[in-house]
Amino acid sequence: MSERPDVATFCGGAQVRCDLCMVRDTAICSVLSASELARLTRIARSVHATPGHTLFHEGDPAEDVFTVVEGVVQLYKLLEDGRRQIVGFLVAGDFIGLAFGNHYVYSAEAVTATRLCAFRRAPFIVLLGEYPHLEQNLLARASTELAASHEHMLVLGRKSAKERVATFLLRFAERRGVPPGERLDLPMGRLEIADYLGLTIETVSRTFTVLRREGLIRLEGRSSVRILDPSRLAAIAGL
Amino acid sequence: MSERPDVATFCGGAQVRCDLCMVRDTAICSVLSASELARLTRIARSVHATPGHTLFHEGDPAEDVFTVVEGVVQLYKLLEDGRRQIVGFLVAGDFIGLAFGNHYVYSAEAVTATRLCAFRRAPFIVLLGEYPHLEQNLLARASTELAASHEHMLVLGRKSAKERVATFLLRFAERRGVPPGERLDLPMGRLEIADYLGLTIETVSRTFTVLRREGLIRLEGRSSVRILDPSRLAAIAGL
DNA sequence: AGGGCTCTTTGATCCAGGTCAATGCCGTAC
DNA sequence: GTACGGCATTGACCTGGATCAAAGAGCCCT
Repeated sequence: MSERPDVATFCGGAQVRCDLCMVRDTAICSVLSASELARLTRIARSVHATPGHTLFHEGDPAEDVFTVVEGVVQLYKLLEDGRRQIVGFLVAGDFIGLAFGNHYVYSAEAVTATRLCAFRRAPFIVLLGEYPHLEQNLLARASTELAASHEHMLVLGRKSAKERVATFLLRFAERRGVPPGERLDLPMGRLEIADYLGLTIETVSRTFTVLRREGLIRLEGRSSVRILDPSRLAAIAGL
Repeated sequence: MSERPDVATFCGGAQVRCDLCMVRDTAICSVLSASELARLTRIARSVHATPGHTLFHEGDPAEDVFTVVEGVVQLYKLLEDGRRQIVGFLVAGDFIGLAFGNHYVYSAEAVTATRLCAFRRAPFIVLLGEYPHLEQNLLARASTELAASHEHMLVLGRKSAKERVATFLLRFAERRGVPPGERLDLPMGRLEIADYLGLTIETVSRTFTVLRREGLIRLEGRSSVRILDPSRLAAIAGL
């Protein structure tokens, strides 16, 4: 199954430059002092990945945890026959490593060109024991993610295609901080949206068309949308 | 919407007797010393709930967090029109309160006669700050739950009815510690199973019948099953 | 032990979304 | 520009599970 992939490009070793980092104030590092950060830096390395490249596979020993610095990453699970469920899209500032123990419980793949901070998991856990505020931050993140997972279960278990797509657009816009009416970039393709929403690519496409015809959204190129009527869209989404 | 329900019976106040407690070694209390436990006890009270009684509603201010001491509790989310997604069944030793902040993000209802330990949330959080090992335990629980949520997303997004029911039976047996071939009690009704699996009651019932006809399970009364062929069932489940 | 109520099973039909199959269009490379 | 390749859209048809509608158990209560 898993021929070890072109597992991304590793960029330098220790030299992670945090002072200039875009996510210094949003990622887990935001709760660390300069000296604490220095220790974290010692177990960190910078990783680059190009679109489509796999960071790790479900089932592999979990050697690293990550912070997404730039770009979008998708986490997914596969069934034997290739059916795929994307369990989440991660953006800058997000942490990868809340759900797993010694083995990855999902695979991770770069959607766009991506920069990450990789931390060796074993020493990271040691650090966690020494910095309760870091642990606290992770717990808060886990809590938020858990709530998001529950919401997504409602989407997958009980919502119609139209409701799903509407929910996705609103939530993704929110997450990217794009206000209604502004151009929202969808870095993932229709197939990824489909595999996130438990639909097929055709149904996603048809549903976009329906929402467009109803004047709820405008499609701009194939990877941008503008939400024209957020409140009506929210009503459809069931939010 | 939410007329405050017959919110369970409150049994005594402070007098929580931990020394005899069935979950002293499995619940969050398992990581606390006797003196630490004494402090926890001071913000705890024992709560009883009979089948169908609501512990709290989604959206309500989250005043308490809980440990399930005995019985089964279901957590669920509703859409306006009544569609329901059950996001989890909790059993003895489980903690309720990982996913929410100041407001409950789901409703909780007793499936069977249930005993819980309720902790006032505000002082519980203070305690959390003082006991990093307690926080660590919560993080571990959150991690496990998050992984379980992801697995359930795969079920809801990508599995067929037969695969869903097979997965449910195996996972629930596992969780209750019932070995294959032993009688497995299903305390929830078909409707609850349906709302957990994103199906209808009829489809769940039909699927049970199919699995029975194929010799994979035996139904004993309406709320017990015996898994006759766990490996074939696992193959169907996609596990 | 019988009566009644609720939950479950089974049957018949329907439809949202999947599948299969072209066609169309955007974005890139030359 | 324009030609090409991959993604997205659209169309026609199919099907798994939903919906609607009876029967058939368990199980509690008297």
